[in-house]
Amino acid sequence: MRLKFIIADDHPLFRGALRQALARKSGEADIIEAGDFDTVKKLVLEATDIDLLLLDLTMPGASGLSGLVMLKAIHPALAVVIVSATDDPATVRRALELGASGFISKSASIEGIEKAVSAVLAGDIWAPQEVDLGHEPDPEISDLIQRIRTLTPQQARVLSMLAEGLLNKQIAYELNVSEATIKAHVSAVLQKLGVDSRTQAVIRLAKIGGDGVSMVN
Amino acid sequence: MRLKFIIADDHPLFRGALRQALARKSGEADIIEAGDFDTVKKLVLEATDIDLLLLDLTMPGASGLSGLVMLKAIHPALAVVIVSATDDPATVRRALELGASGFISKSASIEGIEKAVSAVLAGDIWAPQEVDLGHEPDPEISDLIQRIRTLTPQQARVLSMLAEGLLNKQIAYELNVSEATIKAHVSAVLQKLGVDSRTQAVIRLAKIGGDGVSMVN
DNA sequence: CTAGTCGGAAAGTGGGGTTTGCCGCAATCG
DNA sequence: CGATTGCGGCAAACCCCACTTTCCGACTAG
Repeated sequence: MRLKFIIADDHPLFRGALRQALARKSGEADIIEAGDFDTVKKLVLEATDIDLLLLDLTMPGASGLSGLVMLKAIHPALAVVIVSATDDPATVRRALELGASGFISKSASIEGIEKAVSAVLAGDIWAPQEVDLGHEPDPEISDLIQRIRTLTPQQARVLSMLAEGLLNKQIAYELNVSEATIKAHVSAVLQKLGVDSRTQAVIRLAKIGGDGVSMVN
Repeated sequence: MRLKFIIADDHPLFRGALRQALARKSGEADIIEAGDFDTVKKLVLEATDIDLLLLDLTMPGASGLSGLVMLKAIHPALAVVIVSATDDPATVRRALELGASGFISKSASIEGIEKAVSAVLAGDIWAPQEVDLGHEPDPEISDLIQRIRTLTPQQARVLSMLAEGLLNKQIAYELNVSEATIKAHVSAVLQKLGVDSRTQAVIRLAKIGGDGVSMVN
């Protein structure tokens, strides 16, 4: 079966470069490109048979690492390789904790990218040389991540829309369910995150963005 | 009259260094130190006769540049000099747009700090050499900043508490007014920011943090 | 004096959030 | 295999909170 990739980056030129690297490595493959985060989210929501997602950290429409969190919550098995201009150890480390399967610096060579991709496709985790597994990161954030991990896919979707400031009614429309259902989901999400209101949920979520990009929209 | 300074930085050693620099420059002066953002906020709320606030950008309790926004909204005339480890032009530029009176890199020399402080006390704006006035920053953020500028001090206080996820009831208690009053203030804030709900207000506010620090709590 | 601005407040409407109960479905377990 | 468990969806009732609107008094500027 043909492999199926998504390349998510707002820079068309760079998308092209990644596409070439993937094509050279994998021969024929379905490669879908996305230039903003909303598109990525839609693709992940609809297609479940994606082999690999290359995700830029700084994209319009939103989302530093918290975008990764949402995607992994919605689709836990999805293999995601983060592509980022910055590759400071702390960011790399957090990305891996958040469930990324790999991390590629934008300054990496074609060969480096190929290596990373094949490693991840083989089920391994790939990261640049020195991953600082030493100092533990912010426990508050780790806690939040763990909590988000306990969300069901549907709940994760609801959370992501919550973080865009949507009303329950609007979320219900987007997901084609009743508002009552959304209320129930929101209630469950708030409980799992350990907060009292949607506003507080949004605030806590915004903390993850923490690498130079605010999370929402 | 004695000058009155606030030094806000979470690193005690560095506070000491700043204190020495100030003392050397200004002779006798009241110098208050604060190690977290909540303390700073309280000080600014209570004392109106502060000549200068030295504000670190990365402090516990919160707040990248959006902390600056809140403080300036609450107390528009307050002179604030940002102290930051990073001094990339974009951050400096945005800080000045946000109403900072100066910007000091943490790697600055004592003399550099003294120069900055006296310039600001004289009513000037002080910034490191090359402030990139060229490329315009994110118009969305500029718009938001302008909107926040239109808030009255009380409304700004309400907004800052909103951003902490407080209930109207809690805000009312903190400010010693009735909940009904807070409701009216929130309503005014939402209108001025051009959003429909407190949640959306929080989301938009979180965008300002954008330099590596998430804004709230 | 008048107009504008701000803080405070009451009353009313609607949305948010909880709880409980129900159903269907799929995976898992005994 | 049937029973159990967990998720998704729906609903209704309930309470509380959020938000709007309107009004008032105080202060300030022109």
